[in-house]
Amino acid sequence: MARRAPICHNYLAQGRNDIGETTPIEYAQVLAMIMPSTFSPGLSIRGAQEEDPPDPQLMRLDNMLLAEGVSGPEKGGGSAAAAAAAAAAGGAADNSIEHSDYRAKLTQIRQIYHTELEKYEQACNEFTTHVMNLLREQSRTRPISPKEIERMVGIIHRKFSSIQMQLKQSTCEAVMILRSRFLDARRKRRNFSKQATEILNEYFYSHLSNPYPSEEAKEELAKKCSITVSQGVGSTITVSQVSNWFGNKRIRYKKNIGKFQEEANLYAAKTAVTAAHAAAAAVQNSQTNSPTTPNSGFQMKDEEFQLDSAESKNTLLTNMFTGSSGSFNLPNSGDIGFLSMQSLNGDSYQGAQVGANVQSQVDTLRHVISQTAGYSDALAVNTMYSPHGLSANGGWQDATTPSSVISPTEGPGSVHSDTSN
DNA sequence: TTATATGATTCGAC
DNA sequence: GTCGAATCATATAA
Repeated sequence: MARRAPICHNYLAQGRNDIGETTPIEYAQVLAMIMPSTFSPGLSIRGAQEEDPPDPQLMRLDNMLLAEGVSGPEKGGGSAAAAAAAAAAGGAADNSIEHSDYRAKLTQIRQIYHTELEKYEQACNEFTTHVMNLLREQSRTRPISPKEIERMVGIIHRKFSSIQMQLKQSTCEAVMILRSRFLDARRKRRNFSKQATEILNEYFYSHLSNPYPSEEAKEELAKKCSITVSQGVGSTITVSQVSNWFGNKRIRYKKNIGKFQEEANLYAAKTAVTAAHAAAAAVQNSQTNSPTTPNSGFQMKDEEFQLDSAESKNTLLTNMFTGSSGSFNLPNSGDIGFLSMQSLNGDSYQGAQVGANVQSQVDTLRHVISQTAGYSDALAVNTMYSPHGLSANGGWQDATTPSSVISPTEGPGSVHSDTSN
């Protein structure tokens, strides 16, 4: 930077009556030192920063305030930062009420910060002017060097910048507190509604052999859940929440299969009832509409139900007739699929773990299924797929699953599982 | 108040 | 990027 022209060592003394008149450049230089932020930078005057390297702490605070949208340009900074902060905190379009509240509070902080900052700057300018006036008064009685002026101005600046630092510090703290209160997801954890949990559980247990929903499936589930939830609580479930839910579910299920046995049975029974209704409808439909239609496909369809793969049927039947949770290899269960087939072909069932209600539902389903012509074909195919699920090392294996497996609860246009895992 | 359930986050592996 | 695993923090049941 070009060095400024040397200042007459007692220019105040020379320009006693009017500083601006006699030495305008020098006065401008002093003003620039006093108010670097407000004075025109076009003069290339040495500023306070050149003398004092920027304080790293101050820089951190400035950066943070800028990132949080407290300082910096006015144009939507606050709300943009709020949105960014919300996204960073893992939130999304849900709990928008809380986010708008957050934005409002952040705007308040921003306003207070700028008001205080202006006050400080004004006070700093006023005080500096006051000191300058005092120096001018003194210059009548003794020569005052520019160095002395600089020193005085420096002292004033340091004082005020430390106050400013405190202001920035407390503003940052306020933002942090606000952030943690409003945007920290852990703080505002809410249990999903019963309906949402049921939807997720239904999907999980009907895809027990491969409980890894694809992105589309997650979206679909999120949509389904949000529809249900919005009728009650008023919040939605996001795709990432669905992912979290499945992640937690998988790990907790695997950790304690026994604990989830009852739940698995419950949802298996639920699926069975749906299947029974669908099958009944299909049978009725085939009898009334097209009695000659072959049933080789073993399809039981309604609006949201379809059984069109051996694997799906295997899972369903295994669930029902053994009381097992899907197609997991449970301890001492042996070849569940084979046993269940044996049971099914005979008159007795081995679903001892399944409660009386489930048993009656099983009976219903058995009755309905027995009316379906393609049933024996389905059983024949069934033996081709050994039940798979949790492998010996604890992972979900994907041995013989056809890539196009559709779950029992799936229909055309419904949620498809991700078999890529 | 305590125990348990549950949604979210973090971290390392892939 | 997703995943499992561990963990945290809160909600809820006992």
